[in-house]
Amino acid sequence: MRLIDCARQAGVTTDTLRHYLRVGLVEADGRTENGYRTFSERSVARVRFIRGALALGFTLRDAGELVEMGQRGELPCPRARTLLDQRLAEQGRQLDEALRLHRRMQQAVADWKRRPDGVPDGHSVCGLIEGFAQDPASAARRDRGASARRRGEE
Amino acid sequence: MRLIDCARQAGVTTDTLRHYLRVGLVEADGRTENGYRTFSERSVARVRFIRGALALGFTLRDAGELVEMGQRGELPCPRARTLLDQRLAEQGRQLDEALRLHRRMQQAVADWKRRPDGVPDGHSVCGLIEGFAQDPASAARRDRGASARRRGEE
DNA sequence: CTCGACCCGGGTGCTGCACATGGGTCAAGT
DNA sequence: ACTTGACCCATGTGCAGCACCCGGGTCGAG
Repeated sequence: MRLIDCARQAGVTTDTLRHYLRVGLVEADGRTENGYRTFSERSVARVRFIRGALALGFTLRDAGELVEMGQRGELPCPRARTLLDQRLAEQGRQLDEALRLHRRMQQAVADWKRRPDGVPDGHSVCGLIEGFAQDPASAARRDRGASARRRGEE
Repeated sequence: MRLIDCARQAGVTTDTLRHYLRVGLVEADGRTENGYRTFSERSVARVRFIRGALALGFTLRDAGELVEMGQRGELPCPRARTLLDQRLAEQGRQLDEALRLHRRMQQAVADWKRRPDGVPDGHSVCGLIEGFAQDPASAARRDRGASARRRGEE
């Protein structure tokens, strides 16, 4: 089996498989006379394992660690459990931050609809961005203003 | 004002400010005799603008583009509006993917609680990861099982 | 005999910094 | 006067996970 066959069977690009070879996550079985790498089903399974691990939020480094444990005859599953807990916690934090960013961006879009373009006065770069301050106080002011407008005041 | 003063007033680390200098997003006013850069309030405002832009989901490249527009005398605000729309759409896609990943990870954690560690049989690396297949069919099977368990069956 | 699809290794780019290296500068304390 | 410690400078490297490019060799089919 050539590199491209292994990649196709595992559902990755040749670049990806080559990348895994480069960082030592996958090894070819050997080489043909002309120096081409040969792969077996084991390599395909290895790549599939890596992809499965990535899809569960593990890093390539994690996948490598688990693979190495297996090669040393140790049982990787307990380690996988604790790693998954860690990665889930980290990912939760990132997700939270992404969610907050999303809300800020939506708020800005809504806010900017009611705002004119700033005038280039030399002091500011873009009045819209600079006007959308990030401190809690001004966010609260913006919120009060928005709810007042929602109630039909202003 | 020295580099560190500018950084502190803008609320960033010296490394961050130096990074902005490196990529040309910020320029110092000049140098003292000993070669130290000097900064003014304008630099502080520039850094604050960049931070504000990042906090709204713009990239450093975006911030640079808007700054350049301002320097050329153009009005950056319209461009900022369209850019924000783009970034919001992209971020929405990423957020969605992060959400799906989060659910997969939670599902795996729950799933693994009912599963024993795999036995190292030489064919698989980590039975838990490999057993948690990513194809829709097996995900559906897992879902049916889970909802059956939630209904008190099994 | 040529064409196109594939192989090889190695380098670069992306994002937004953080950290390290190695050497100069300066004010305050002893 | 001297040391100490906190800062300055420029430059390079690392991170995650590839994607893309380069220059050259290899192979099967037409």
